[in-house]
Amino acid sequence: MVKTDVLLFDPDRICDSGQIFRMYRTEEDASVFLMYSGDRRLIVKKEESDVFFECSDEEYETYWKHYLDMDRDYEVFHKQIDPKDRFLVSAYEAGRGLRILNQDLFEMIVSFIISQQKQIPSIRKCVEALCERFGERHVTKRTKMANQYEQGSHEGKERTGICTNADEKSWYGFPSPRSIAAAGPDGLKGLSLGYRERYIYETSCRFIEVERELRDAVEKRDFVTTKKILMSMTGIGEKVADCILLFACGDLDAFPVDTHIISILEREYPAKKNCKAEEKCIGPQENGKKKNVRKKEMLTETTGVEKLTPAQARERAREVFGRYKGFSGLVQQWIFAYELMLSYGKK
DNA sequence: ACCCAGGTGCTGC
DNA sequence: GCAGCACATGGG
Repeated sequence: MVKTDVLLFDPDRICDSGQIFRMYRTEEDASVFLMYSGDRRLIVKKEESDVFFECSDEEYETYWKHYLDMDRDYEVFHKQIDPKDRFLVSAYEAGRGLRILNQDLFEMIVSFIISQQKQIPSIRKCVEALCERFGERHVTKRTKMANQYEQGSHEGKERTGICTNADEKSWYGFPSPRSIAAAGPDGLKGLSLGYRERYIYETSCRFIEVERELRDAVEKRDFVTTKKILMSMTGIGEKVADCILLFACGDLDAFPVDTHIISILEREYPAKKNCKAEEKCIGPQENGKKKNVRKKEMLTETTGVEKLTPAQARERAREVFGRYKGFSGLVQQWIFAYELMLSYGKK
């Protein structure tokens, strides 16, 4: 049993942040969480301003401490936030206690391949189904905390954030690349993965081949090479690669740009007319690009709403958040999670 | 019926 | 380089 402060680690913020798809609130007690990584499982309990992790000191030191990113000082980051940026300040305040987890590499690769064109509850279901089919079954001996929260009937499982194939006594681990590869190209049918089936199968096979090379690059913190290898895998483009870099490789400067980030940029950080960046864009460009800029401006003038392509959004993100060097990925998570919270609140 | 979801691959300029 | 389209599946 290990204890920490909720200001430093808030399970609620992390559970709803969209970086982890296998973290669940228990049905009996909203302050007890189950989080899974690879074949491991951790029980987390929130009590007022304290948070408890149920594991041995040794397991904490050798695995969960780094996984939970507990050796990083998060206080230094918030002091650097531009106080004039009201959206970011609000996002940080709402996300206090959010941490960037150091998750399992292969689990992140597969999970974020699944994530494309899916909503988070649907991603969770797919990941669960995958674990249930290919993952190793684990049963633990009863622990004090497990006993306390164990009498989980399996009703109401459709509620988001509740696990359907695990309880406090047993769970499925995340599949190994070999188990997926061994099942063949058709082994993933019936899991609602759609066109991602092929991506996951091919990438599992390829992961086995390049694992050594990939882990070496991560180990050396050579994120350019890491990203190159990741993007050579089927189904991994720039956005998914950035998620893997951020959530599994320790690259705190990776800044995934997805639909939510794009709409935040369009709404909260619109380009001012005649600002320097825009002039730079129009001035020395060639004809082809000039056309694009004009097109965008037309849209802005007629609809009043600026639309950004992913490439333009990445550019804008650099302009706005490039100043947060060393932790721009954390900034991304603050605004991403805040945006999720806002849009959920509306529904 | 239509639109969108933590996008990517492929084609054609 | 960048636009346009197809790709499954589920939910508003």
